[in-house]
Amino acid sequence: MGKVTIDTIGKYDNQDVTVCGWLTHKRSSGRIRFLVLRDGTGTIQATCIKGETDNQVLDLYQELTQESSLAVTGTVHRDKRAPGGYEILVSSIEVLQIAETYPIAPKEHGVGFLMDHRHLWLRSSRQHAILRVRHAVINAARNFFDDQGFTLLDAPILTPSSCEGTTTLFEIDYFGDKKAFLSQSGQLYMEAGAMAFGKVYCFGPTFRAEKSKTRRHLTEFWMIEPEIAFADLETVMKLAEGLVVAIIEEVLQTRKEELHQLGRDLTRLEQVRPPFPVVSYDEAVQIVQDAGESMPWGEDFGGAHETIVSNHFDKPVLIHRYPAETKAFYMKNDPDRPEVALCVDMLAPEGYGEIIGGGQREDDPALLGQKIEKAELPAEDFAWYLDVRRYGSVPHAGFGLGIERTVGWICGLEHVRESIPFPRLLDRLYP
RNA sequence: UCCCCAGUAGCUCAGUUGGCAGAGCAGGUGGCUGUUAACCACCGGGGCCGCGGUUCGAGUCCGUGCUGGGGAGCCA
Repeated sequence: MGKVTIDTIGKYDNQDVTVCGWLTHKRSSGRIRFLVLRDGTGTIQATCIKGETDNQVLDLYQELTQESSLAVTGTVHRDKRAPGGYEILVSSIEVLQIAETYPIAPKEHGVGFLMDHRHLWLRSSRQHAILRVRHAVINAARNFFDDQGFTLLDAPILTPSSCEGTTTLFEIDYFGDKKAFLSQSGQLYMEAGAMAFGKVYCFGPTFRAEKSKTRRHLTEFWMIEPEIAFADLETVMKLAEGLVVAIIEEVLQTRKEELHQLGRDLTRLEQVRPPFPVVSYDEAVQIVQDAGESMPWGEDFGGAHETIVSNHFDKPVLIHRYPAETKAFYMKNDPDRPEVALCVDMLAPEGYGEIIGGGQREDDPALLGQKIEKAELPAEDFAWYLDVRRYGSVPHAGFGLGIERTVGWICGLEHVRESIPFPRLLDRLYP
């Protein structure tokens, strides 16, 4: 039998196999020695016994350091005493490299130290579990759209101007005479795409140069943004609910072990079934005020306010029709109540904040032109965006889901920085 | 940008009213007949983030700068 991965080890009971991996730690007692091996699919203990195992192997045990890379060959043996139920009785070890003293010891470390060693921290079981959940979240989201006839239409990352005109952007030099900006949303491009393909989505990184120092912010994060032609606010509210339900189902189905390892309370996630509560901005303000907070109508919710509203429900909550003043220029106003926009945010439970923001877009070219002017955006940069309304404009709507906040919520993380392999934060660009 | 907290060994921290710097983990050595972040014993290792003060004497007090963490605003 040749090379096998640890996740499949149960299929090879009493057979000889080779496992390639890294030494997470070792321990010994009298005549027995254990090597705990990790290969990315799991961990297993490799056992050496004095008098039974080759002396060369026993000598080698002494030299092996944490994270040394090895190919261990031996017989798979079912044993109740072994974590995971199986161990390998070692017959030979091929050392690829004896690792230098590994900085991350099997003990508690501070966040700053771990972030400086993010490239190594990824090897720990906790980070492994989180990033496996992240994969499942992304996979579920893509499948959700693919299965419903959406076309993947990725948006550019280098853009000529602000997409929304609100947040601070990263500016870069573009061949000397021009400036480019890192995209803060693919949405405007998806609107053009929806007029070409009907239903589209993009999935990519977005960038915000805001100097935010909170557990909910990254300067680089990933969004999945669907956009649909001939659609209204109600349509995308249903779509947003369906997406989140599909993500939770997929994670509960394929990543239970990881969630368990993270100590996540699964009952909180199992509650996430449709229908989600839907409240208007007006009702949400009432909830905040009933909780004793002073919040005038017309303002956006602060972090504390969001938590009050989300704690009011045990599922994600959809809040629609915010005051138009607080929202981006491209939002369509409610024809019945022009002071509010046809928009929706979804707040995750347990205080994890806004994971989705979207709504129906302004489809009238004249009104959109006025809004661009009012927002003091450079008209020439938005000429193409107006074109989308000049040639067969239709009602359309969409939203964006923030991957890291979603992963943070599902995993029950303290901070979104653990929900992305290499987080970019204010004052943190390394590694 | 503002507010709060911290900066002592490779790592996590302790350090009394200012009085020759300490523990655990990691590393090294030895022991232990199956361990579960094994355990036990011993060993090496820092002069306390930088600068400037107060003092006979400063990790300990004061000022300032830098770095990190948390939060606000803004947002996904």
